[in-house]
Amino acid sequence: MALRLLDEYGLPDLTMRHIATALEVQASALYWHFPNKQTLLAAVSARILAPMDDVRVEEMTVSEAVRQLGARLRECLLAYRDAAELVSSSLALGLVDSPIRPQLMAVTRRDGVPDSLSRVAAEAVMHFVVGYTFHEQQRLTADSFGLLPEATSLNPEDASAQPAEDGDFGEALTMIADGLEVSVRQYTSGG
Amino acid sequence: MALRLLDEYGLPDLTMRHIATALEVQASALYWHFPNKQTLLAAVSARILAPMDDVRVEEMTVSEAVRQLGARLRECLLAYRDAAELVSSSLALGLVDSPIRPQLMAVTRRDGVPDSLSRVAAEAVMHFVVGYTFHEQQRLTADSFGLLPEATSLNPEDASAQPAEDGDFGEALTMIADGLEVSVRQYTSGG
DNA sequence: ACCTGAACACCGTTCAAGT
DNA sequence: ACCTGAACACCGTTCAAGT
Repeated sequence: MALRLLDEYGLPDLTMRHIATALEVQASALYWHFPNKQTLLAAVSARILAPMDDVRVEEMTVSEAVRQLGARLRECLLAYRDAAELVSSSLALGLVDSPIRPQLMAVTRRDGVPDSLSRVAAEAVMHFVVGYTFHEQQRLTADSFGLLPEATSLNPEDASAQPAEDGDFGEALTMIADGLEVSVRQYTSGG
Repeated sequence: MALRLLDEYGLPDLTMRHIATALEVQASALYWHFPNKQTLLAAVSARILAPMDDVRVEEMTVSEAVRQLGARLRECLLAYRDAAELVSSSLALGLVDSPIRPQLMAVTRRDGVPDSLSRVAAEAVMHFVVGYTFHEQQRLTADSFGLLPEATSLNPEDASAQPAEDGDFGEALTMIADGLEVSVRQYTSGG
């Protein structure tokens, strides 16, 4: 229900009272199921990130895995209104697991990269994708409300085109992916 | 004043009413100076990021510039409580300028990298640093309140050691910096 | 086990009115 | 030009009490 309300009305209107009303219940009833609002939001974040588990990375190179996981993460976040902001805060609060770490680490570990390095690489990619998409999504919803000058629009030609066009994102992700591949090889071979 | 209150009481308690009270004024008085709270917070963010202008990047390589700008950005964010979260949201809302773009672009432009690529690289670095520091700072303040299990602590040995130890951060930043250097060269020479 | 009802201690913002 | 006072329409959370 919270996920539905998030997508329909946005994060600022995702209040305990609205969720409760939509469930035809008092707001206080929610506190039997969740200790507080942040925990409830973390559960919503986990739902948003669920499709991450479908990515199969076994046969991929590090660079490929970074691109696939990064692109899928962005898709998950763009699938619901304000999802990037919500997930960003759940991640920062440590109430939700890293959405790409286990899969990326499976690949790097297979290639003999030390775990500490892999963890750091996974964090770098995650922070970039979430931050980028947060910013992107903010512009998208601001656009749809006509709140920004045209110059900052994302799709100047056709504002209602496919929403998940990757333009700069794909380029940046590829840069990072290739960069990590190179760095990881340096660290593992060179020491 | 808002910056002082932020550092002392944290972002959740940085309310219009508290700011006004500290200024010995009514909350409504603030609305003569700022159209809303987000704009006021953006002004605070700009103050937090002011030291970014002191970084001199003219003679640096791309990799050096990324490391210097990234490290300085993290220092700015760690200088005040909850600053990373505050700046993250101001950036996402587009109410504050990118803290590293102009300087990093000066370097890449000098090296003949196309602007579109440079912009994307600057965004990648910015999102990584802000996201990483946001997460880090959250753990720091959670630590100081004893709210997390010990396993997630940052400084297991000495919780009140130097607060700005870069451990993983420096490693990750170097990886990204080297990676970008390589990628940027590929793009410019290879096409 | 699960929920209600009412309260507590707050919010951001607006706006007529003052000086 | 700058601020007050009062109000509007909300918040998250707690807790005794109900079934």
